[in-house]
Amino acid sequence: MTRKLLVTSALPYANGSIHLGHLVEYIQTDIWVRFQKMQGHTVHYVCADDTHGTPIMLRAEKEGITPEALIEKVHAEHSQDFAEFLVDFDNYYSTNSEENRELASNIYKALKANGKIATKTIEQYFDPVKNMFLPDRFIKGECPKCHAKDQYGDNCEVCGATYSPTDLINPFSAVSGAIPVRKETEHYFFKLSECSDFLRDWTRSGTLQAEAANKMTEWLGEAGENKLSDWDISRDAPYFGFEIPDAPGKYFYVWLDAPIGYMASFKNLCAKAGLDFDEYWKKDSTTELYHFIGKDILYFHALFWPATLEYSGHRKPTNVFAHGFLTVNGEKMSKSRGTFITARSYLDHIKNPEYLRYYYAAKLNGSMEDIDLNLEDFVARVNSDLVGKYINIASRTAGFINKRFAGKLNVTPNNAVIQELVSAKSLIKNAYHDRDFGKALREIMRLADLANGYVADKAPWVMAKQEGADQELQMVCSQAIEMFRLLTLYLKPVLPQLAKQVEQFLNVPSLSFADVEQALPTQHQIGEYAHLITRIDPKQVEAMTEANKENLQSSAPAAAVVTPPAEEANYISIDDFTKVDLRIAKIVNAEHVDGAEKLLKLTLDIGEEKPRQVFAGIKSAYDPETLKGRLTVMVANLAPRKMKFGLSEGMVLAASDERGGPFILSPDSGAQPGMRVK
RNA sequence: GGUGAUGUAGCUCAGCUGGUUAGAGCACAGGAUUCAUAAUCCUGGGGUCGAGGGUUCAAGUCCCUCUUUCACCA
Repeated sequence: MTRKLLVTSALPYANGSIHLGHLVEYIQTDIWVRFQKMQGHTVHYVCADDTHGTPIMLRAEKEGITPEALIEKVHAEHSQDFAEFLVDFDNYYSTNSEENRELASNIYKALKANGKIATKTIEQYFDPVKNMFLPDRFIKGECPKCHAKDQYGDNCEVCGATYSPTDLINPFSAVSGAIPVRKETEHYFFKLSECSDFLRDWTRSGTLQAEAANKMTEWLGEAGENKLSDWDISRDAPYFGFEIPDAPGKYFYVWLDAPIGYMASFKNLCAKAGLDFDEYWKKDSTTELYHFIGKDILYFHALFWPATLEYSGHRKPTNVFAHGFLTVNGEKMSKSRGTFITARSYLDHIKNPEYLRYYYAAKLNGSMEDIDLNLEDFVARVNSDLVGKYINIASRTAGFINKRFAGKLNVTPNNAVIQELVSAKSLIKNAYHDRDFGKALREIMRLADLANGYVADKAPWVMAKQEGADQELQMVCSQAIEMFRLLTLYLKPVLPQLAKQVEQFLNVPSLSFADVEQALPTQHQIGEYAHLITRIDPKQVEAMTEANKENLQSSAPAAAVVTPPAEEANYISIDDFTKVDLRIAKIVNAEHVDGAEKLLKLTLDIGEEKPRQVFAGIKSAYDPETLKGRLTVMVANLAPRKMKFGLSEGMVLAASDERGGPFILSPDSGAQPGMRVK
C-alpha cells in the first residue's frame, strides 16, 4: 500500500537570513522526506516564507521599499539558500498569497460559524506619532529591576528579568521615540478556552513525542481544570497582513495565517501538479500530515493549530515533531564569537553542504534536546567518517577494477560482510523512520568499518602482484564495490548529491531501499573512479568564524538594522594575506615519480642555498621536459609534508575547475627566482 | 520563582522495561600495512556514569535533596 504523506517545515520569517540554526530543521525534514520517498511512498514536502506582521512592515519602511518588495527579495534569498543545502521542497511559497488569503478567510468564517470567535476590548500601548499600536518588542525603556537602559518591553537582556511593558521605567516607542500612551481597541479572539477537552483528547490520541505531551499537560492543566485563555487573533491597522473579512481596519495576527500557509503552499502545488487538495485536508482524510518544528513554537502547533483545524472542519496533524535548538561549541550562537553563522557564510567558506547535513544527522535523535555543533568535532568527524571510512572503500578498490578488469565487476553474493550490510536494512530504516538519524549513521559507519576490515584482511594489493590471482583480486574488489553501493544507498537521504555522483560512477539507476537485495550483477560495468570528496581544512572553519566576527564589527555602529552585503563575509585582512609567503620559483628540474599517478617531482630554485623539493599534482597536464627552466609561483612557507614518495617542501600554484586544468602560473618577464609575490 | 528537560572517558555521543569486570567514534600511544588525494587494519591507556543520601540480592538505569546547562510559564 502506498502511503500519502504531506510534510512541512516551519515557515522562516521573511525578516532575515537563514542561519545554521534554521538549517537543523530543514535538513532534518529533508532527510526524513527523502527517506520516505526512497521507500516508494508518495510524499509532498512544502514550505513557505512567513511574510506578515509589524517587524516586516517596519523593516520595509526603514529600507524605503514596500513590504511586498522586501518579502520578494527575501524569498529569492531563502530559496537559493535552501536549494544549495539540497533541501528539496516540492513547493516553496509565501504566506502573502491569494491562496492563503482565501484559506485564512474561509477558516475564520468557519470558526465564526462554529461560535468560536469573540470580540473583546483591550487596552494596548499606542504610538501617538506613528499612529499605531505597538507590540511589546517595540517598546523600550529602563529595566524596573536592574535599571539597565534601553531594554525591550518583554524582558531585560542585562539581568534576564521578564515583565510587561507597563513595568518599564520611562518607556518609549522604538519606532518613533515618542512616549507610548494606553489606548483601548477592540480585538478578535479565538475561543481556545472552549477547546481544552478536544485538545486533551487529541494529545492522548496522537503520538506526540513524550516531552511534547508533557508540555501539553502543563499547558492544559489536569482534567477538569482549564488553564487555556482565548487567543488574540487580530491586530489593528497599519499592519502588513490580511484584513479580516467583516472587520475593516482589523488584520489577522501573523500567527493565525502562518500555519495556514502550509495549506496555501500545498494548494498552490496542487494547481501545478494536479493533486487533490481536499484529499489531504478534509476532516476524515486518510493521508498523513507531519509538521517539523522547533520546540519554541510547539505552543502554536500543538494548541492553536489543531484547534483551528478541528473547529474549521479540517483534519488534524498526524504528528508534530519538535526538535531542539542549535548551540555552537556548546554555547548559544554568538555574533561576538563568530558563531552566528548564516547559510551563505557557510557555503562561502566550507562550500560543501553535505558535510553539515552529515554532521547534523549524526547528532539528531528525534527528541527535543538541543544539539551542539562543535566545530572541531565537525571537522574530525566529517573527515574521518566520510572521507576516511566511507569514500575510501571505493577509492582503494575501484582502481584495480578499472585498470585490471576494464571496469567489469564480479560480485558473488555469499559474503559475510555483504550479508550483514543487507540485513542491517531494517534497523537503519527504523532509525530513519524514528528520526533517530544518529543511530542510523552509527550503524552505517560500523558497517563501513567492516568493509574496510574486509579489504585489509583480503589485501588485494598483494593479489595484484601475484601471478594467477586475478580472479580473486577482481572478486574482492567487486565485493568492496558492492559494499560501497549499499553504504551509499543507506547514506543517500543524508548525502543526496554525493549519492547521485556515486550512482553515475557505479552506472546504476537512482538507488532506493528496494535495491538493497539487488546486488550489482556479474560483469556489470562501472565508470572511472574520480575522487568524490575532499577533507575539510580546519582553516576553512577558522576563516568562517573570523569572517563572522569581522562582519559584526563592521556592522556594529548600524546596530543590527542594516544587514551588510553577503560578500563582505568573504573578506580577509591584508595581514591574513601576507601570512602566505609567495615566491617566484625557477623549475630547475622536473621528473616523473615512479608509482605516482598524478604527481611530478619538481626541484625549485627560490634563491635559497638549497633548492626545494615539491610534489605537484600536475602530471595530467604537463610533460616534465617542458617545465624545466620555467618560472612559476610557489607557496614557500607551507608546512613541509611527508608524502609516500618523499618530503614536499611547498606547493606550486595552479588553476583548475570543471573546464580544465591544472594550469600553473607564470610571472611576467623580468621576475627573478626568490622574489616575493605580494 | 514554578514546570519540563539535561549533566556518562580529552571531544562528540550510545546505553531498551534496574542484572555479569560501563560502551562506540574521534583524539592519544604502540604495532602492522602501502591499495587508497595519509586513508586502512590490530592492540592498548583513559571514566568514583554532576554531588550527596535512600530503595533493592543488584542502580548510569528507580526515589529524595542539592547542583550544571537549556527551554517554557508567571
